[in-house]
Amino acid sequence: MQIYEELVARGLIAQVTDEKEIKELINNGKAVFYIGFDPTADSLHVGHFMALCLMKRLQMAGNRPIALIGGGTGHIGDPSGRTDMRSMMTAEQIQHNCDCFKEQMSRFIEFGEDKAMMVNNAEWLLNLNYVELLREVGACFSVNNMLRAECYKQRMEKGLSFLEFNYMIMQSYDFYHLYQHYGCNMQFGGDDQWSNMLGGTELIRKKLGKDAFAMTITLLLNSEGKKMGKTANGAVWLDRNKTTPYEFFQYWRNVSDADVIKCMKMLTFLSLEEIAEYEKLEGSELNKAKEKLAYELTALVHGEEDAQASLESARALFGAGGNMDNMPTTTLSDEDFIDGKITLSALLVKTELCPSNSEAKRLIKQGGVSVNDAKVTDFAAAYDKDFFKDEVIIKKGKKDYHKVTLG
RNA sequence: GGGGGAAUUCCCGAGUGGCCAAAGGGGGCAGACUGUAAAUCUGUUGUCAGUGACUUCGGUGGUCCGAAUCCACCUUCCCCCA
Repeated sequence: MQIYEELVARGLIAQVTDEKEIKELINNGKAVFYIGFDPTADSLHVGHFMALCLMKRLQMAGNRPIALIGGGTGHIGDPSGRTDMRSMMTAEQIQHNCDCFKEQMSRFIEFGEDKAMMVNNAEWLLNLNYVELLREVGACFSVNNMLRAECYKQRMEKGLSFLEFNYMIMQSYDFYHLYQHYGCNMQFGGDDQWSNMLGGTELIRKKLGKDAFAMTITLLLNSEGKKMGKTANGAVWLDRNKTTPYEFFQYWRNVSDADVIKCMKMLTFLSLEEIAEYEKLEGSELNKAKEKLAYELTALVHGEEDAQASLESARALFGAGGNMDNMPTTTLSDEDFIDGKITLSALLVKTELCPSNSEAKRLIKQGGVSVNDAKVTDFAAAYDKDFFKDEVIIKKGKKDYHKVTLG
């Protein structure tokens, strides 16, 4: 099976401009392709991860990837898939985020001579001259067409600033620039980028009379049609300081039945044959697939060691035996004790299991807290120092465990 | 530039002088059931020394015994006309 067929089988391809040409190019390792990453935060998330995996897959098939960091486009803000305007970032923020991206990416993709390239569109976008650009590029765009583009349509109701309206032009210019300077003949991106990407192929055709291609990656949606990689607290980050390896592992361990196989296909490097085996599982057996998925992804992002540790912690908490060392831990000091005691609600706040005393109280009343495996419903419960001589395990709900020790 | 409208708690959205910490929905959290899944049902969802007090309804000032609600100014956004 060749790379293009594999991508199709994994369900990664959403739309292509010219299937025959693209298949030909990437199956023969003749593509120089780019994927853009706008520095909207100081860490990459799961959506980026998918794109990075795709880069890697194509690189293994002999194609040359270019990772484009949007140091320039970040100044504008992509309106695609948004109903409101992005808040503007300062130049310092953008620079900081770019640096973070750069570091994270180099852990996944090998950059260097004859390998992958990394470029930043700030290099060419920030110094553009407005009037020159209008004459050179602006003339190639039809406002009528742009307004018909899906990414702007959604915004016609809520309002779209001229700044954001120009995003498509900037992204198109990127492609045009990369085509001329690096022979980049293909662009990949999330499916929400489709119209922006077409803008680029169109521009290249109009300015240079050449064909360039675009292909979008299926957005990773769960069975309810929502974007995956998001939690109530925000995105699932690749940065271990923002999402710990254990949390990362748990996110994937908890995907719903309907989504496991899809995630395996789209996100892991497990062979399709192996995945087919997991696909046969049913009912509670699917937990094996979930465990595998979580392990594989954690290993890819954080390394085998963290993956193993997360796996063991999970087994320790939810099953029997195993290793408890990886549990989040809080160490108490003398100040935490008032009159030699600490209340359970204070403890819950201290461990950050609850944001406030009130919430801690509610939680306790509702029977959501266990201390050393015994449910506690008295919110006035207090413990003295001796109690913590051995490690104390606090459990919030079904899945949140926290270890407390003395300093 | 002219005219009209809007800003409410995590989100949407009701509330137009006291009965408002503020309806309803979504989401979140917890309980039951389970397989660390989904669905379903129940409870809960501003803070705190908790039968009470305090802070909150875009911002600042004002009227009033009392303001999310009335007035003035400001900020932001939307719509119509140019």
